[in-house]
This record gives sequence, C-alpha cells and structure tokens, in this order.
Amino acid sequence: MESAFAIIAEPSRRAILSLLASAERSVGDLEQALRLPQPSVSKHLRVLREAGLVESRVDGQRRLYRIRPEPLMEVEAWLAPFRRYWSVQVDALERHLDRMNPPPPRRKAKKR
Amino acid sequence: MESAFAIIAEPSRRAILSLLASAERSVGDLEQALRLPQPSVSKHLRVLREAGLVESRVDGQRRLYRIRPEPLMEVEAWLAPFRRYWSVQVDALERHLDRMNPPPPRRKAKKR
DNA sequence: CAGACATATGCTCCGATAGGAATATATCGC
DNA sequence: GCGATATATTCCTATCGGAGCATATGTCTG
Repeated sequence: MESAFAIIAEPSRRAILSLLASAERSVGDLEQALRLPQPSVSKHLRVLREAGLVESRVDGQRRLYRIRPEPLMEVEAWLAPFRRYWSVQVDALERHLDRMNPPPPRRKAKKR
Repeated sequence: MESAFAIIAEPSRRAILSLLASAERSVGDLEQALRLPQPSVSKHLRVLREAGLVESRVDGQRRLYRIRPEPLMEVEAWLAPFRRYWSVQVDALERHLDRMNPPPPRRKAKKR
C-alpha cells in the first residue's frame, strides 16, 4: 500500500481530505466544492480509498465518503521530531514581537 | 517553490530530514547512513535546499547541512483538523485496554 | 421496461522525476 | 603546481501519475 506521504502530495487529494475532515460528503458535493471534473474526483477517491484514508457507504444512488484518519498518524509521527524547532522559533518570534511592541495595557485586539 | 508535501513524498528525503533533525551532517555522513550513492544524496539535498527545507555551510572540503523547519509548518497546519479524530480514537483505545486489563498495582512493564 | 441521474473505469497523452554512470568543480595537504 | 578527497552537475532513460474524454456500471422514478 502506498505511503500516506505520497497520497497527500497531491493538492486535490489534500483538498478532498480537508473537506471530509468536517463532514461526510458525496462525490457530487466534492465535485462542486472543488470544481473538478467528476472522473477526476472519483479517481482521487479511489486512490484515497485504497490507501485507507477514506471509506464510503452507499446512500441511494450516491456514495457518501468519510475520513479514515489512521494512516495520517504516520505523518503525525514523522513530524514529531521537528516540533521542537518551530516551538523555539515561535518563542523567539514572540520575544521579538514583545520587544518591538512591549505588552501594554491588556485589551482586545482591534479588528482589521 | 514546490510544496513541502511534494518534497517529503520521497522516502530518501524524509530519511535525510530525519537525520538532520538531530544534528548537522555532511554529505558523506548522509551517504553512509543511508547507503545511497553520493550523486543521489546531492540531488536530494538540492531539492531540499531549493524548497527551503535545509541549508548548508562550508567546512573545509565538506558541506554541512542543517534543517530549516519552517516549510514543515505547512504540513503541521494542514494536519491539525485531523487530530481530533485520532485523539478520540486513542482515548477509545485506552478505555478499551483499561476494560480488558483494569489498571492494577502501578509497576513497571516487564521486558519482553 | 426506459430514461435520468450518480458514480466508476478505461484509455491515451504528456510532463515530471528518480536512478545510474560519467564527469565537472572545489578544497585540502604537500 | 599535483594528487586526493568531497561534493555538485549533466545526460540519458525508464517509469509513474494526472488530465481529459469517452464510456461503462449502478440505481432511482415512473
């Protein structure tokens, strides 16, 4: 089975997964949301299904797809050792910003 | 510039990044550790460098490569919405295991 | 059954890319 | 300078995967 890394290298597939992260969707829903030709959506779904990243259930003439997040844990795990890097960076960035703009009277941020 | 997702789709590149996560290394170090031909390592390093995932400094006749983790934050951010899925799963798994094997006298696990 | 709608599959073309082997560039010690 | 070591680049080839379009399969309504 293909690695989850290879699967999510494709932008349309990431978009599909992101949509399914919030809710189950039919092929037509995805087609509309992503403005992709239907065969293209179906093909990406097939790849995702075979990699275990989604599963489908039948609902009348449509098929509803939903996330199967397990394979993404491989990515999550691989990413772990790098977290310490950007956490210190975020800290450094925060310190930097604090120096530029010393934390003044607590109040809510203005809308932009 | 290529998306970080496309870059880390390649297993050798992931291996390089993982090695660099713990320490700076020369091309020769990587070549040995990964058992890859040297031109192959250099090519992958070029791709990584152009994507901003590593940077190098000169040290005599060698070049030492180190991580630049910023582009990986794109992956981290994309992954965020899926965390809730496997966190509830981990919870469910824990509850399941607790039921199978009720948390008894605290002690260290045996070696296998 | 027909005809409409939803989804899946087959096929061809094309571009991107990894691998391998040879070679080029750079820097060291002498 | 020379030879040795470390790294980068070039060229070639084979492969893979996505785009696009046509078509097949499946399921509903009447």
